[in-house]
Amino acid sequence: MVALRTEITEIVTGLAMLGFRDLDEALRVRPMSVVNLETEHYERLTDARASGSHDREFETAWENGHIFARADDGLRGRPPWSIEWKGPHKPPGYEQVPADLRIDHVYLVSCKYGSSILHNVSPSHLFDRALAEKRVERGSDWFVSTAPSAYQELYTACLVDTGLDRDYRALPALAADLETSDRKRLKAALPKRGRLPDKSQQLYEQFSMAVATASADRWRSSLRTAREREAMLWRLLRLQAAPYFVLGATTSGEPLRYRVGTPWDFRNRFELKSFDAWPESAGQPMVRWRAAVLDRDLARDVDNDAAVGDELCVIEGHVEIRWTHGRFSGAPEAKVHLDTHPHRVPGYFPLT
DNA sequence: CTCCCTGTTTATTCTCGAAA
DNA sequence: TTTCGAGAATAAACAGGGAG
Repeated sequence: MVALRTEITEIVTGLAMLGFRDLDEALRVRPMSVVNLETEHYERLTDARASGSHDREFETAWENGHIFARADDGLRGRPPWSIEWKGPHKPPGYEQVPADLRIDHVYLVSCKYGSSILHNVSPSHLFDRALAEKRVERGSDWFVSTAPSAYQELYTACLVDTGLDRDYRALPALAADLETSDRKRLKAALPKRGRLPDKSQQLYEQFSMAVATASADRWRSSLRTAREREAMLWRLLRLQAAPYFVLGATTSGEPLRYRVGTPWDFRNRFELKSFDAWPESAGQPMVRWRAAVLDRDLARDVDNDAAVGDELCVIEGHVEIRWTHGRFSGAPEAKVHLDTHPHRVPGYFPLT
Protein backbone atom coordinates (compact mmCIF):
# COMPACT_ATOMS: atom_id res chain seq x y z
CA MET A 1 0.00 0.00 0.00
CA VAL A 2 1.93 2.95 -1.29
CA ALA A 3 -0.42 5.80 -0.62
CA LEU A 4 -1.73 4.47 2.67
CA ARG A 5 1.50 4.68 4.59
CA THR A 6 2.12 8.19 3.36
CA GLU A 7 -1.41 9.18 4.27
CA ILE A 8 -1.09 7.71 7.74
CA THR A 9 2.19 9.34 8.60
CA GLU A 10 1.27 12.76 7.24
CA ILE A 11 -2.23 13.01 8.65
CA VAL A 12 -1.45 11.48 12.02
CA THR A 13 1.48 13.84 12.44
CA GLY A 14 -0.92 16.73 11.91
CA LEU A 15 -3.63 15.33 14.16
CA ALA A 16 -1.13 14.91 16.98
CA MET A 17 -0.63 18.67 17.10
CA LEU A 18 -4.27 19.37 17.95
CA GLY A 19 -4.14 18.51 21.62
CA PHE A 20 -6.18 15.33 21.72
CA ARG A 21 -5.43 12.90 24.51
CA ASP A 22 -4.48 10.15 22.12
CA LEU A 23 -4.82 9.04 18.53
CA ASP A 24 -7.97 7.04 19.08
CA GLU A 25 -9.72 10.06 20.51
CA ALA A 26 -8.66 12.12 17.50
CA LEU A 27 -9.96 9.45 15.16
CA ARG A 28 -13.24 9.34 17.04
CA VAL A 29 -13.74 13.11 16.98
CA ARG A 30 -12.57 13.47 13.37
CA PRO A 31 -11.72 17.18 13.58
CA MET A 32 -12.72 18.87 10.35
CA SER A 33 -10.36 21.76 10.93
CA VAL A 34 -7.62 20.04 8.98
CA VAL A 35 -7.78 21.42 5.48
CA ASN A 36 -8.15 18.86 2.69
CA LEU A 37 -8.99 16.09 5.11
CA GLU A 38 -12.20 14.35 4.12
CA THR A 39 -14.33 11.62 5.60
CA GLU A 40 -12.81 9.06 3.25
CA HIS A 41 -9.38 9.72 4.73
CA TYR A 42 -10.68 9.22 8.25
CA GLU A 43 -12.31 5.99 7.16
CA ARG A 44 -9.10 4.68 5.70
CA LEU A 45 -7.21 5.74 8.82
CA THR A 46 -9.73 4.06 11.11
CA ASP A 47 -9.59 0.86 9.09
CA ALA A 48 -5.81 0.84 9.07
CA ARG A 49 -5.76 1.51 12.79
CA ALA A 50 -8.12 -1.38 13.44
CA SER A 51 -6.22 -3.78 11.22
CA GLY A 52 -2.99 -3.13 13.10
CA SER A 53 -1.04 -3.16 9.86
CA HIS A 54 0.80 0.11 10.46
CA ASP A 55 1.16 0.27 14.24
CA ARG A 56 4.73 1.48 14.07
CA GLU A 57 3.90 4.35 11.70
CA PHE A 58 0.89 5.41 13.75
CA GLU A 59 2.97 5.49 16.88
CA THR A 60 5.96 7.34 15.43
CA ALA A 61 3.84 9.87 13.55
CA TRP A 62 1.76 10.61 16.63
CA GLU A 63 4.84 11.04 18.77
CA ASN A 64 6.46 13.26 16.14
CA GLY A 65 3.49 15.59 15.93
CA HIS A 66 3.13 15.64 19.69
CA ILE A 67 6.76 16.58 20.24
CA PHE A 68 6.69 19.21 17.51
CA ALA A 69 3.67 20.82 19.17
CA ARG A 70 5.63 21.20 22.39
CA ALA A 71 9.16 21.80 21.16
CA ASP A 72 10.82 25.14 21.80
CA ASP A 73 11.72 25.27 18.12
CA GLY A 74 8.19 24.24 17.16
CA LEU A 75 4.79 25.37 18.41
CA ARG A 76 5.91 25.65 22.07
CA GLY A 77 2.58 24.31 23.31
CA ARG A 78 0.45 26.87 21.48
CA PRO A 79 -2.62 25.25 19.99
CA PRO A 80 -2.51 25.60 16.22
CA TRP A 81 -5.14 27.69 14.48
CA SER A 82 -5.00 25.76 11.28
CA ILE A 83 -3.45 22.66 9.89
CA GLU A 84 -3.30 22.25 6.16
CA TRP A 85 -2.54 18.92 4.60
CA LYS A 86 -1.12 19.14 1.12
CA GLY A 87 -2.67 15.85 0.13
CA PRO A 88 -1.50 13.60 -2.63
CA HIS A 89 -0.96 16.30 -5.22
CA LYS A 90 2.38 16.95 -6.71
CA PRO A 91 2.88 20.69 -6.80
CA PRO A 92 3.68 22.25 -10.15
CA GLY A 93 6.86 24.19 -10.55
CA TYR A 94 10.22 23.55 -9.17
CA GLU A 95 12.14 23.25 -5.94
CA GLN A 96 9.37 23.88 -3.57
CA VAL A 97 9.86 23.33 0.07
CA PRO A 98 9.00 19.65 0.36
CA ALA A 99 6.16 20.31 2.78
CA ASP A 100 3.31 17.90 3.45
CA LEU A 101 1.75 19.96 6.24
CA ARG A 102 1.46 23.64 6.96
CA ILE A 103 0.63 24.87 10.43
CA ASP A 104 -0.91 28.32 10.95
CA HIS A 105 0.09 29.18 7.37
CA VAL A 106 3.68 29.42 8.54
CA TYR A 107 5.24 26.25 9.85
CA LEU A 108 6.08 23.91 7.01
CA VAL A 109 6.46 20.27 7.86
CA SER A 110 7.82 17.53 5.65
CA CYS A 111 7.12 13.94 6.63
CA LYS A 112 9.89 11.63 5.52
CA TYR A 113 9.82 7.98 6.40
CA GLY A 114 12.42 5.39 5.58
CA SER A 115 14.28 7.27 2.89
CA SER A 116 17.74 8.75 2.74
CA ILE A 117 17.16 10.24 -0.67
CA LEU A 118 17.74 13.97 -0.97
CA HIS A 119 17.20 14.29 -4.70
CA ASN A 120 16.32 12.22 -7.68
CA VAL A 121 17.16 14.27 -10.73
CA SER A 122 18.61 13.98 -14.18
CA PRO A 123 22.40 13.64 -14.06
CA SER A 124 23.14 16.80 -16.00
CA HIS A 125 20.92 18.78 -13.68
CA LEU A 126 23.10 17.70 -10.76
CA PHE A 127 26.58 17.44 -12.24
CA ASP A 128 26.52 20.23 -14.81
CA ARG A 129 24.03 22.70 -13.40
CA ALA A 130 24.56 22.06 -9.69
CA LEU A 131 20.79 21.72 -9.18
CA ALA A 132 20.49 25.41 -9.87
CA GLU A 133 18.49 26.00 -12.98
CA LYS A 134 15.81 23.72 -14.15
CA ARG A 135 16.28 23.26 -17.84
CA VAL A 136 15.65 20.00 -19.56
CA GLU A 137 18.09 18.95 -22.18
CA ARG A 138 16.45 16.42 -24.32
CA GLY A 139 18.13 14.03 -26.63
CA SER A 140 21.35 13.84 -24.68
CA ASP A 141 21.94 10.53 -22.96
CA TRP A 142 24.16 11.03 -19.94
CA PHE A 143 25.92 7.73 -20.55
CA VAL A 144 26.72 8.72 -24.13
CA SER A 145 28.09 12.06 -23.08
CA THR A 146 30.17 10.83 -20.13
CA ALA A 147 31.48 7.48 -21.23
CA PRO A 148 30.84 7.07 -24.96
CA SER A 149 33.30 4.32 -25.70
CA ALA A 150 32.68 2.26 -22.57
CA TYR A 151 28.95 2.56 -23.17
CA GLN A 152 29.33 1.50 -26.78
CA GLU A 153 31.48 -1.49 -25.85
CA LEU A 154 28.99 -2.60 -23.25
CA TYR A 155 26.17 -2.21 -25.71
CA THR A 156 27.95 -4.21 -28.41
CA ALA A 157 28.77 -7.00 -25.95
CA CYS A 158 25.17 -7.15 -24.79
CA LEU A 159 24.01 -7.42 -28.39
CA VAL A 160 26.33 -10.36 -28.91
CA ASP A 161 25.37 -12.04 -25.64
CA THR A 162 21.69 -11.83 -26.39
CA GLY A 163 22.03 -12.80 -30.02
CA LEU A 164 20.30 -9.60 -31.03
CA ASP A 165 23.24 -8.77 -33.27
CA ARG A 166 22.12 -11.60 -35.53
CA ASP A 167 18.45 -10.68 -35.39
CA TYR A 168 17.02 -9.74 -38.76
CA ARG A 169 15.21 -6.80 -37.14
CA ALA A 170 18.52 -5.20 -36.48
CA LEU A 171 19.11 -2.94 -33.53
CA PRO A 172 21.23 0.11 -34.26
CA ALA A 173 24.96 -0.40 -34.30
CA LEU A 174 25.50 2.61 -32.09
CA ALA A 175 24.21 2.79 -28.54
CA ALA A 176 23.62 6.49 -29.08
CA ASP A 177 21.01 5.66 -31.72
CA LEU A 178 18.83 3.48 -29.48
CA GLU A 179 15.13 4.19 -29.77
CA THR A 180 12.57 3.45 -27.11
CA SER A 181 11.40 0.28 -28.84
CA ASP A 182 15.01 -0.88 -29.24
CA ARG A 183 15.58 -0.40 -25.55
CA LYS A 184 12.56 -2.50 -24.78
CA ARG A 185 13.78 -5.37 -26.90
CA LEU A 186 17.27 -5.25 -25.50
CA LYS A 187 16.06 -5.12 -21.94
CA ALA A 188 13.73 -8.06 -22.47
CA ALA A 189 16.59 -10.12 -23.87
CA LEU A 190 18.97 -9.40 -21.00
CA PRO A 191 18.89 -11.27 -17.69
CA LYS A 192 16.16 -9.85 -15.49
CA ARG A 193 18.49 -8.86 -12.70
CA GLY A 194 21.83 -9.78 -11.29
CA ARG A 195 24.98 -10.36 -13.24
CA LEU A 196 25.29 -10.10 -16.96
CA PRO A 197 27.10 -12.80 -18.91
CA ASP A 198 30.85 -12.77 -18.18
CA LYS A 199 32.15 -10.56 -20.94
CA SER A 200 29.32 -8.08 -20.62
CA GLN A 201 29.60 -8.02 -16.85
CA GLN A 202 33.25 -7.08 -17.08
CA LEU A 203 32.44 -4.32 -19.53
CA TYR A 204 29.60 -3.19 -17.33
CA GLU A 205 32.03 -2.70 -14.46
CA GLN A 206 34.37 -0.70 -16.68
CA PHE A 207 31.42 1.29 -17.95
CA SER A 208 30.28 2.03 -14.40
CA MET A 209 33.68 3.29 -13.43
CA ALA A 210 33.98 5.39 -16.59
CA VAL A 211 30.60 7.03 -15.98
CA ALA A 212 31.36 7.59 -12.30
CA THR A 213 34.75 9.10 -13.05
CA ALA A 214 33.46 11.41 -15.77
CA SER A 215 30.48 12.44 -13.66
CA ALA A 216 32.65 13.27 -10.67
CA ASP A 217 35.01 15.24 -12.92
CA ARG A 218 32.20 17.24 -14.42
CA TRP A 219 30.74 17.85 -11.00
CA ARG A 220 34.04 19.14 -9.65
CA SER A 221 34.71 21.30 -12.65
CA SER A 222 31.27 22.88 -12.36
CA LEU A 223 32.14 23.86 -8.78
CA ARG A 224 35.17 26.05 -9.20
CA THR A 225 34.65 28.69 -6.58
CA ALA A 226 34.01 28.43 -2.87
CA ARG A 227 30.76 30.25 -3.50
CA GLU A 228 29.56 27.62 -5.93
CA ARG A 229 30.52 24.79 -3.63
CA GLU A 230 28.67 26.37 -0.77
CA ALA A 231 25.55 26.88 -2.86
CA MET A 232 25.85 23.30 -4.04
CA LEU A 233 25.87 22.02 -0.49
CA TRP A 234 22.85 24.14 0.43
CA ARG A 235 20.90 22.79 -2.51
CA LEU A 236 21.99 19.24 -1.84
CA LEU A 237 20.76 19.54 1.73
CA ARG A 238 17.61 21.34 0.57
CA LEU A 239 18.19 24.41 2.64
CA GLN A 240 15.59 26.93 1.52
CA ALA A 241 14.95 30.62 1.91
CA ALA A 242 12.49 29.77 4.68
CA PRO A 243 13.03 27.20 7.42
CA TYR A 244 10.94 24.06 7.58
CA PHE A 245 10.70 20.96 9.68
CA VAL A 246 11.25 17.31 8.94
CA LEU A 247 9.34 14.82 11.04
CA GLY A 248 9.78 11.20 10.16
CA ALA A 249 11.85 8.11 10.70
CA THR A 250 15.04 6.55 9.39
CA THR A 251 15.03 3.39 7.36
CA SER A 252 15.42 1.46 10.59
CA GLY A 253 12.40 3.17 12.13
CA GLU A 254 14.25 5.48 14.49
CA PRO A 255 12.39 8.80 14.81
CA LEU A 256 13.72 11.87 13.00
CA ARG A 257 12.81 15.36 14.15
CA TYR A 258 14.72 18.38 12.97
CA ARG A 259 14.44 21.90 11.66
CA VAL A 260 16.04 22.65 8.33
CA GLY A 261 17.68 26.03 8.62
CA THR A 262 18.19 28.56 5.87
CA PRO A 263 21.50 29.39 4.18
CA TRP A 264 21.59 32.37 6.49
CA ASP A 265 21.34 30.10 9.54
CA PHE A 266 24.04 27.95 8.04
CA ARG A 267 26.43 30.83 7.57
CA ASN A 268 25.81 32.18 11.02
CA ARG A 269 27.32 29.17 12.60
CA PHE A 270 29.11 27.13 9.95
CA GLU A 271 31.72 27.56 7.31
CA LEU A 272 32.21 25.16 4.44
CA LYS A 273 35.85 24.12 4.33
CA SER A 274 35.81 21.66 1.48
CA PHE A 275 33.51 19.82 -0.86
CA ASP A 276 34.80 16.71 -2.56
CA ALA A 277 33.36 14.29 -5.07
CA TRP A 278 35.02 11.17 -6.30
CA PRO A 279 34.05 8.05 -8.22
CA GLU A 280 33.65 4.79 -6.45
CA SER A 281 33.97 1.33 -7.80
CA ALA A 282 30.58 -0.22 -7.21
CA GLY A 283 28.17 -2.40 -9.12
CA GLN A 284 26.54 0.61 -10.71
CA PRO A 285 28.05 4.00 -11.40
CA MET A 286 28.45 5.77 -8.10
CA VAL A 287 29.90 9.08 -7.02
CA ARG A 288 30.60 9.77 -3.37
CA TRP A 289 30.58 13.27 -1.93
CA ARG A 290 31.80 14.75 1.29
CA ALA A 291 31.65 18.21 2.78
CA ALA A 292 33.82 19.33 5.66
CA VAL A 293 32.25 22.10 7.68
CA LEU A 294 33.67 24.20 10.46
CA ASP A 295 31.40 24.68 13.44
CA ARG A 296 32.29 28.09 14.88
CA ASP A 297 30.55 27.38 18.16
CA LEU A 298 32.78 24.39 18.72
CA ALA A 299 35.84 26.22 17.37
CA ARG A 300 35.35 28.84 20.04
CA ASP A 301 35.41 26.12 22.66
CA VAL A 302 38.64 24.86 21.18
CA ASP A 303 40.25 28.18 22.01
CA ASN A 304 39.45 27.44 25.59
CA ASP A 305 39.95 23.80 26.32
CA ALA A 306 38.37 21.34 23.89
CA ALA A 307 40.47 19.22 21.56
CA VAL A 308 41.54 20.56 18.18
CA GLY A 309 39.84 18.77 15.29
CA ASP A 310 36.47 18.28 16.92
CA GLU A 311 35.19 21.50 15.41
CA LEU A 312 35.06 20.01 11.89
CA CYS A 313 31.85 18.22 10.95
CA VAL A 314 31.75 15.95 7.98
CA ILE A 315 28.67 15.43 5.83
CA GLU A 316 28.80 12.41 3.57
CA GLY A 317 26.60 11.04 0.87
CA HIS A 318 26.59 9.31 -2.47
CA VAL A 319 24.93 9.53 -5.84
CA GLU A 320 23.63 6.54 -7.73
CA ILE A 321 23.70 7.06 -11.50
CA ARG A 322 21.37 4.62 -13.09
CA TRP A 323 18.76 3.89 -15.69
CA THR A 324 15.37 4.72 -14.28
CA HIS A 325 13.77 1.48 -15.37
CA GLY A 326 16.42 -1.18 -15.62
CA ARG A 327 19.34 -1.76 -17.95
CA PHE A 328 19.22 0.33 -21.11
CA SER A 329 15.69 1.32 -20.18
CA GLY A 330 14.60 4.85 -19.47
CA ALA A 331 16.75 7.91 -19.24
CA PRO A 332 19.58 7.91 -16.67
CA GLU A 333 18.87 9.54 -13.35
CA ALA A 334 20.97 10.62 -10.38
CA LYS A 335 19.74 9.59 -6.95
CA VAL A 336 21.42 11.61 -4.25
CA HIS A 337 21.66 9.95 -0.85
CA LEU A 338 22.61 11.42 2.48
CA ASP A 339 24.71 8.94 4.46
CA THR A 340 25.33 11.08 7.51
CA HIS A 341 22.62 10.91 10.14
CA PRO A 342 20.43 14.01 9.64
CA HIS A 343 20.73 15.00 13.28
CA ARG A 344 24.46 15.45 12.80
CA VAL A 345 24.24 17.53 9.63
CA PRO A 346 25.24 21.19 9.97
CA GLY A 347 22.22 23.24 8.97
CA TYR A 348 19.80 20.68 10.33
CA PHE A 349 18.83 21.40 13.93
CA PRO A 350 17.35 18.51 15.91
CA LEU A 351 14.23 19.34 17.90
CA THR A 352 14.74 19.08 21.60
C1' DC B 1 3.08 30.49 -44.34
C1' DT B 2 2.50 31.46 -39.42
C1' DC B 3 0.17 31.00 -35.34
C1' DC B 4 -2.65 28.75 -32.22
C1' DC B 5 -5.06 24.97 -30.43
C1' DT B 6 -5.28 20.17 -29.12
C1' DG B 7 -4.32 15.60 -28.34
C1' DT B 8 -0.31 12.40 -27.92
C1' DT B 9 4.15 10.97 -26.59
C1' DT B 10 8.18 11.13 -23.90
C1' DA B 11 11.39 12.58 -20.28
C1' DT B 12 11.77 13.62 -15.74
C1' DT B 13 10.79 13.25 -11.07
C1' DC B 14 8.67 11.26 -7.03
C1' DT B 15 7.43 7.43 -4.69
C1' DC B 16 8.35 3.02 -2.87
C1' DG B 17 9.93 -1.90 -2.80
C1' DA B 18 12.56 -6.04 -3.13
C1' DA B 19 16.46 -9.05 -4.31
C1' DA B 20 21.24 -9.93 -3.39
C1' DT C 1 23.15 -2.25 3.42
C1' DT C 2 23.71 -1.96 -1.42
C1' DT C 3 22.05 -2.57 -5.85
C1' DC C 4 18.59 -2.58 -8.87
C1' DG C 5 13.66 -2.07 -10.50
C1' DA C 6 8.95 -0.20 -11.40
C1' DG C 7 4.43 2.51 -11.23
C1' DA C 8 2.49 6.93 -11.40
C1' DA C 9 2.22 11.87 -11.87
C1' DT C 10 3.39 15.76 -14.39
C1' DA C 11 5.48 18.98 -17.51
C1' DA C 12 7.74 19.55 -21.70
C1' DA C 13 8.02 18.46 -26.33
C1' DC C 14 6.00 17.04 -30.46
C1' DA C 15 2.85 16.61 -34.30
C1' DG C 16 -0.90 17.70 -36.97
C1' DG C 17 -4.93 20.41 -38.27
C1' DG C 18 -7.23 24.44 -39.21
C1' DA C 19 -7.96 29.47 -39.18
C1' DG C 20 -6.38 33.75 -40.54
